[in-house]
Parts: sequence; C-alpha cells; structure tokens
Amino acid sequence: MANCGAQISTPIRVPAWVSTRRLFEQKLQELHKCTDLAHVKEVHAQIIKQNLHTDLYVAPKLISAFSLCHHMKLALNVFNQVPHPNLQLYNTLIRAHVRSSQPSMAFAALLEMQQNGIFPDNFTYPFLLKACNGEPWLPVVQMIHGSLEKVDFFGDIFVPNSLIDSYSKCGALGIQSAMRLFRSMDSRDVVSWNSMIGGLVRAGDLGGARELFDEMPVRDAISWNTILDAYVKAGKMDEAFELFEKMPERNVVSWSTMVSGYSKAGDMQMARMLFDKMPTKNMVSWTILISGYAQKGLAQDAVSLYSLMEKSRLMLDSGAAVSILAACAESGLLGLGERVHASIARTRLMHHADVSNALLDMYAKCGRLKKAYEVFERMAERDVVSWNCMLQGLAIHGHGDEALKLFSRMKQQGFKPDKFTLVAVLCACTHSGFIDEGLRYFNNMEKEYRIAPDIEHYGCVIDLLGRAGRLNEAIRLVDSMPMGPNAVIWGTLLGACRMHNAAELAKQVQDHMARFEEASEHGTCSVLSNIYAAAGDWVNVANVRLQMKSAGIQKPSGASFIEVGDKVHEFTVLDMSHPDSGEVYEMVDGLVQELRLFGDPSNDHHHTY
DNA sequence: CTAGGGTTAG
Repeated sequence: MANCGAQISTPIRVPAWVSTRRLFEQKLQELHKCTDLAHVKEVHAQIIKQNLHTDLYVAPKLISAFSLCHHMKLALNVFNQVPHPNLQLYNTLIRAHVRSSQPSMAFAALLEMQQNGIFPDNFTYPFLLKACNGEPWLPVVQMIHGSLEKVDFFGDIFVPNSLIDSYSKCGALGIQSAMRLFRSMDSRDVVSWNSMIGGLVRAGDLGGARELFDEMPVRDAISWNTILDAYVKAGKMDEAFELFEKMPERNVVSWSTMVSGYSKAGDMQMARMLFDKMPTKNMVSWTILISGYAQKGLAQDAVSLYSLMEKSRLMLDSGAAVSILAACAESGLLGLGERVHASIARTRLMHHADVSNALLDMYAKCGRLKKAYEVFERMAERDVVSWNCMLQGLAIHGHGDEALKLFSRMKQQGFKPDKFTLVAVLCACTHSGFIDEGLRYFNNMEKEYRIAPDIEHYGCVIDLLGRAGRLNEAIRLVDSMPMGPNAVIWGTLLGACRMHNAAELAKQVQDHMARFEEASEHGTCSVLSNIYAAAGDWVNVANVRLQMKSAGIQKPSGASFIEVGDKVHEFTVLDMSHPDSGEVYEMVDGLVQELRLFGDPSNDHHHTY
C-alpha cells in the first residue's frame, strides 16, 4: 500500500483489434435492427478492411443483419469465412435460416453443428422450435420435446414457452400437448399464458381461450389483444367492441384488430371510422384497410387510401406489399397493383421472394401474362411458389402448351413439384384439352413426385374427363376418391352432364347434391346456384337464391370487376342494374351462340379448378 | 418465446 502512489505501473498493452473493434461497437449495435442492406454492406466492407469479419463477436452480428435484410447468401458467406464456428455462431445461423423461412436449412445447420461435436443449448431450442410451424411439424416438435427431457433446459422459461407455442400451432393434437405442458409448469410467465391463449384462439376455441384469460393472474396489453382477436375471428364484433371499450389500455394493435374485424365483416363504414379515430397508425393499420377495400373490389376507396398512405411518409414493407397485391389479385384491381409495383420498383422489396411472388401472381390473375413473365424472369431466386403462380397463370388463361413447357423447365432446374404444382399442371391440361397427358400426370403423381392426389387433383381430372364426355370414367373416379366427393366435385360432374346432355346421370348427381345440401346448406346452395348460372339456367339460379334468402343464408354473390379507363365496373350474376342490361345480355347470348358454333363444348361452362 | 396485415389450391 505504501509504495502505491509512487510506483508507476507498467502500461498494459492493448491489442490493436480491441480498439478497432471498440470503434465498431456502436455500429454493430445498430446493425442488430438494421434492415437497410446498403448500410449493412458498407459496415461489412469496413469490417473486412479491419480483418474483423471472422471475429466470433462480430460475425454473428453480421449474419443477423444480413438475414434481417433477407439476404441469406451474404449471411452464409460470412458464416463460411469463420474457420471454427462456435455454438453461438451456429445459433445465429439457425435463427437466420428460421427468420428467412428456411426451416430445412435450419435443421441442416443443426446437423452440421452436431457433427462438429457442438450440441444445442437453451438458446438453440427456441430457435429450432420457431421453425416448427404447422401440423406437419408435430412429430418434430415431439422429438425436440423428447430430447429436451434428457438435457433439462426447462429452467429457462423461453424453452417451455417455445414448446407451448410450437405445439399449439400443430393442430388439435398439438393443442392438447401444449395444454398438458402448460398445466405441468411450476412457474408460468405472461408469455406462457399468452402463448397458450393464442393457441386456443388459433384453434377456434373461443370458450377455452376466454376461460384461461379470466384465470390469468396478470394481464398485459398482449393478453387483451389476443382475446380481442378471438372475438374478432369468431365474427362477434359486438362483443369485441364491448371488450375494446373496457380494455385498460388500447394500443395500435388493438385498434388495428378492430379495423380488421369490421373490414372482414364487410362493415367498411365502421372500419373506416375506427381507422380515422386511431391515435397512431402504422404500416399494418394502413395495410388492413387498403386490402379490405381492395378485397371487396372497392377500387376507388382502396386507391385513394393508398394515396393518403403514401403521403404519410410511411414506407411499404414486405407484408404490406404482399397483402395489398394479394387483394388486388383477388379482385382484379390491376390499377392499384401497378401502383404498388411502381412504389416498390428499384427497392429492396423487389428482391424479396414473397413480394415478387405476390406481384407476379397479381399480374397473372389480372391476365397480364407478359408482365407476370417479366417479374418471373427477373427474379434472382425463384422458389416453388414462383413457379406455381406462373404455371397457374398460364393454365387458367388457356396456355396449356406453355405451361407444360414451363413445367419441364422447372424440373430441369431441379425444383421439386408440390401439390400446388400438380394442380396447376392438371388445370393446364384441362383448360387446353390435353386429356391423355392430364391423365398420365394424375396417374403418375404418387410414383413420380411422391404427392398423394388431393381433392383438388381429383377435381381437375373429373373436370377433364367430364369435358371430354368420358362421364363413366369420371363417375368411377368419384367413387374411388379416398376422401369422398364434396359439393364442388358433384358440381363439376353436373356441369359435365349438362354439357353432354346426360340427363339421367344429372338426376343422380343432383340427388347426391341434395344430400349435401342438408349437411351444409350454405356452401352447396351457392355452388348449386353457380352451376345453374354457368349453365345459363337463370330460372333455377333465381330459385336457389330465393331459397337461400328464405333460409336466412346470406352470401354476397360473387362479383366480377373490370377496369375501363380509370373506372371500375362491377357486375354480378343476374345483374339487371345497368340501364342497358337487356342489350348486354343479348350480346352475351350472341357470343355464346357463336362459341357453340365453334363446336367446343367446353365453352358451355367454366370452373375455377 | 406471446398480440394486428400475407404469396401458390378451395
């Protein structure tokens, strides 16, 4: 002690990399939530200059940042530069794969990690579980649960909470496991409760969710919003509103949930009123209402709200772009779709797989196949959804040849067709009259592509056979369906009967449909009326609609929209609201006559298969 | 790890 003051201690040498890294601390912290790729690239370049990119502290931050910008290629580059990745780096990589919705890559990384003698910790498990989203993942969740029993990381509340969340996304069986786990926990936090309640809401168990909500000791905003959403999802808007009013606090999510609920219930006035009253709006709030208008074909409202949104200095994110484009695709609002395209052109969003898929689907569904192709060809990384949207677009517009060519190209490039692909391929065959080819694809799909035929596939082939007049084969196929026919199948068959004047068979099919009608009036009535409408049987359409009305079934009739100039015109079956509707129908009848003269019986009706 | 918007079929 005595010498202390006099003594000058030897300076401790600080390695150069410590101080340079110190310079990057701030930047690295910011990188954590940065979604601007240009900025991340810039920091990356500086880091490489300092030779810090293999640093086990720096590399995870970079991987995380690149994955947040949806640039897994660069994230992987960073990972591959590190000579001896440790557990933390693997964890970061796994989370990055999960975030970019590449669950199989996440598990591949896990495998590689374990082969290198590194084993998961309490961080790894929640990341992996986050990848398990949906019923097919149940066995994986169970396996992870099993291996967790051996290592016991349950002391970390994130672990059981993640398990509850993943289980509860795996259907009815999963919910049961989630509940068992939830009940067996010694201590639960708000997240455990919220995850469990959220699971019950997803499963449509409003009663169970409410019970648990009432049982909860402490409720924060998320719990209230979850239960609010439960009422909204159940379509109980009056009860939702009551709850909304007596919530202790309402945040932007609570308001948006209400707007979404009214919009889905078709009450656009109420949705708009709440939207205008919201104290703060974010991109999701705008998206909900714009998509709501667009889905209902209210083009003017959608477009003017979109313009307002653009003025509000909020930028479209990927979710907003996908959502609005999907709504445009559904209602054929090409104009708004093009506006969205213009806003995202030359931005990062164009390189976002989900966004370009939604864009190409919008163009395809609106009949702009050339534009759809352009988007498709320019995509840096096409996934199976891109191919499916393109194939489906070609198929429904009757370009069967081109669809089948694209299908070969898809396989050539090593893409694995899925059930949607096969629906599109069969649809292409149906719409272009490729009977033998369609049958061959259908008969080989299990062997060649390992895809078990679904009801949609049966539907396509029954349509295919029916149009070709091979009614007996169609009937035999219906009888052989392992899942049994639904109303759409009967409807397809009925259409074929009418097309080929098979009155006797039509009667049998109608009897089958009548039995369906008892089971689910709503669905079949609409299907029936659509069939009659497609067959031009207006009297029966009116009858069915009247029947529905007297039974108290309200289904807004399907409407079509067409843009002429800057105006959107809407029309429905039996629509007589136009002053010249008499002439319009005369024209339609004339066209139908002409088509008949061409001798293609498939012009008689059309299904959306 | 938990709440509101979402792409391919119906």
